[in-house]
Amino acid sequence: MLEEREILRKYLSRHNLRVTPQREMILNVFLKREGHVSAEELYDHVRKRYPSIGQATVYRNLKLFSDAGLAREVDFGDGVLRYEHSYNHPHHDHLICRGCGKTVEVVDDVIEELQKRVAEKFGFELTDHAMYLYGKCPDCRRKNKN
Amino acid sequence: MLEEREILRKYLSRHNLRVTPQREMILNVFLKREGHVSAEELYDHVRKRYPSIGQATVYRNLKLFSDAGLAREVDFGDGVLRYEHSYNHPHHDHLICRGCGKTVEVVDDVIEELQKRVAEKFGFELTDHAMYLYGKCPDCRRKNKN
DNA sequence: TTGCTTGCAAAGGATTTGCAACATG
DNA sequence: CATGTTGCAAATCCTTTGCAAGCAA
Repeated sequence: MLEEREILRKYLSRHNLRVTPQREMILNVFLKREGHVSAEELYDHVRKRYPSIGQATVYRNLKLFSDAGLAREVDFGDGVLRYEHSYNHPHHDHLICRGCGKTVEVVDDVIEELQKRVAEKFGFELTDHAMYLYGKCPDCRRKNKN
Repeated sequence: MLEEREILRKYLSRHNLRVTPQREMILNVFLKREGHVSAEELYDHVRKRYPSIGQATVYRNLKLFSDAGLAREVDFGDGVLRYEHSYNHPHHDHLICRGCGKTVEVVDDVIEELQKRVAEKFGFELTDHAMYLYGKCPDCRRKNKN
């Protein structure tokens, strides 16, 4: 977390941007959360300790964190953009339960490689991808049987 | 197209829903379009031949077509939901150019199989997935070189 | 001081919904 | 003639933006 704060500071100074208490507060709260947070959720948490903050500031800074490589946008397709930690948290995809919404992070190197190949087959240079696997988690499968 | 209309009729009667001229008109226009159409785009086209139609009707019926298995929702992540033909148009994923937006439909059976495996590894029963590969198409790669 | 940031409220864009009139089965 | 459907406008939801005041460098 010290490290992340340092990364933010460097990113800011490199881009002629300013270090503000709001930015540092939002980053701290973001880093304490696990998993996937929406701007709205984060706003609620930040507000508890910093009631005067505006939600636009949270939206703006989450975008900034993404640019700085500290956060990554995640889109489960439900109309809300979420953010996950990106620093020290390498690329992965998501397995999402259609029943309860639980998510699991997954990686499969073979799939990654094949994706690159598929793109190349059409002359595309792959830059990134979105892969979301939807299904029923063990708990929800069990419940459905009764 | 005759077949699709038949499918719609059967779906409607099976669900105690009504056949209306709007529904048939929207379906016809949808089927004439290729690729991926947003509700808004389809609305514009339907309106040309049927000026009194409301856009809510187009939104509502595209959802209905999805339920009936005639359309499939496609989400390129740009905030607009698009629809593609689903009947006689088997599952595939998309390769999208970050430069010009061009899309290519792709399928890779090995990837499909591995996705199922990954899900099973976590006890999930895979129901469906979203996979979008983003990159630079041949044309855009060429342009960037100059 | 310069000009990036903030908070507020308003605007935005896509989609949904309430409702009264209407049309289908 | 009961109930699904439509068109309209308003409402919703999430996110972005304009702006004046505030603050970092």
